[in-house]
Amino acid sequence: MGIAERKERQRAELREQILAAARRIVTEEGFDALTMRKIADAIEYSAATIYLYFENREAIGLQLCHESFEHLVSYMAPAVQVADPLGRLLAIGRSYARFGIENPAEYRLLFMTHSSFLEALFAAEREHPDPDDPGERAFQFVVDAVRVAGASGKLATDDPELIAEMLWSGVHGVVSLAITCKAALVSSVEDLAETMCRTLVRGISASGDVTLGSRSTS
Amino acid sequence: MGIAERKERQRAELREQILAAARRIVTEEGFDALTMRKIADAIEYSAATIYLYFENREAIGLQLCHESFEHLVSYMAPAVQVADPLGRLLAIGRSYARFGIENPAEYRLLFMTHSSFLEALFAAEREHPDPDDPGERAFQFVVDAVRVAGASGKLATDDPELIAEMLWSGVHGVVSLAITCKAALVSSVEDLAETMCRTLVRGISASGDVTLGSRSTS
DNA sequence: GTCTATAAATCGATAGAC
DNA sequence: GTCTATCGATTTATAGAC
Repeated sequence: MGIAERKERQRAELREQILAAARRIVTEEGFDALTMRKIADAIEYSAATIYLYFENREAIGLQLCHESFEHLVSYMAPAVQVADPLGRLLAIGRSYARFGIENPAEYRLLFMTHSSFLEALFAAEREHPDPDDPGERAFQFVVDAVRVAGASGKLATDDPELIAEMLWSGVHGVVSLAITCKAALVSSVEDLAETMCRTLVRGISASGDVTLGSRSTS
Repeated sequence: MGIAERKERQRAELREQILAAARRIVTEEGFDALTMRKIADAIEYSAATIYLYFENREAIGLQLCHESFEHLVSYMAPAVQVADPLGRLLAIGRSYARFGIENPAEYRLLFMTHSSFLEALFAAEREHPDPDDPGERAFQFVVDAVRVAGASGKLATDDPELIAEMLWSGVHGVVSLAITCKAALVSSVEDLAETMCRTLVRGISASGDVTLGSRSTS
């Protein structure tokens, strides 16, 4: 069966080449600039060949989203090492912001693109719930951390989903505003993100005064 | 000179018709869907005629932005009637969110479109600073309210621009997330916006505990 | 001032030869 | 498995007739 295996391996390789080229284009020029022709030029195949590996342009975008969610999770995962519940929430917010700041093109693809992708991802998730799905893991990660904080009695209110989504919204606001209209901001994105994370955690904590770790605690 | 005046009037009227049609298309289908042909069909002129009134598609978009900033200011302006500094910040946040929720297409055009517009607006503002510019007024409005709160000694920290931009980012995050990926949110936009405004104001207030008006105080 | 007609450039996707 | 060739539909913007 050596021949069949080689063929399968070569097929997988070309598929990876297509994804790598697509990712580079999206990173450099944004998703709107991703065309089948550009991918074809990059991998030195004809555009028609790509359709033998992906159903269409959308399918390539979805695969890129999955990989970027993995990337995002890799940023946030270390935050579980922070024992203090509020400190962990702070660490999650900081790492999420850092992902967006350091990977603006990926961030834009995941959270700022016209509904289609996220909606497609959520629709797919509802059809076949998969706890291993990177996107699902990313969301659950934040909700779990809020639950832990709630159970420790350190939160002023008790609605994990609402608080998780508010925290997400706050950091998302900083990152997306910085991406969309950096020229409008006087403050640096880093200062803005840090201030946002600290203010939100302070705002949800049961005691008005919280001891927040140093900024480098990310 | 009656003839010249009638011509001028008719010219201004057609210009308004073009803008009205453009705004309707943007509102219903988004800015990406705005094409010269669609405008032409709507006003029952040929597409070529539009170029006699606007340099290009971008110029139409810029004019729509100016008008939408006016619209946004009209939402926020009543907040000055709230005497309490923190209450006023809360009212501004609520009214900003309400603008975004009630006018998603305008909001998307102003703050979620590919940098070009806001950057062009800010570039123009830097060239010819104009305190009457609607966009400038909207931003100054928030900064002023933060300054008032700071002067009253009710804020924990003292950096008006940073705090203003953080408040802006927070509410922007809620609105933009709701627009981009509503399917991802369990909570309602209204609850999310209200929680965000209250949490942020609580988080920046000098005393950890703040008396916040009822939700209907918008 | 307004039109028709069209240039010039894209794009996604497919049919069919090899 | 890959290619060439092309369809069919877009778009912005302009040239030139009326």
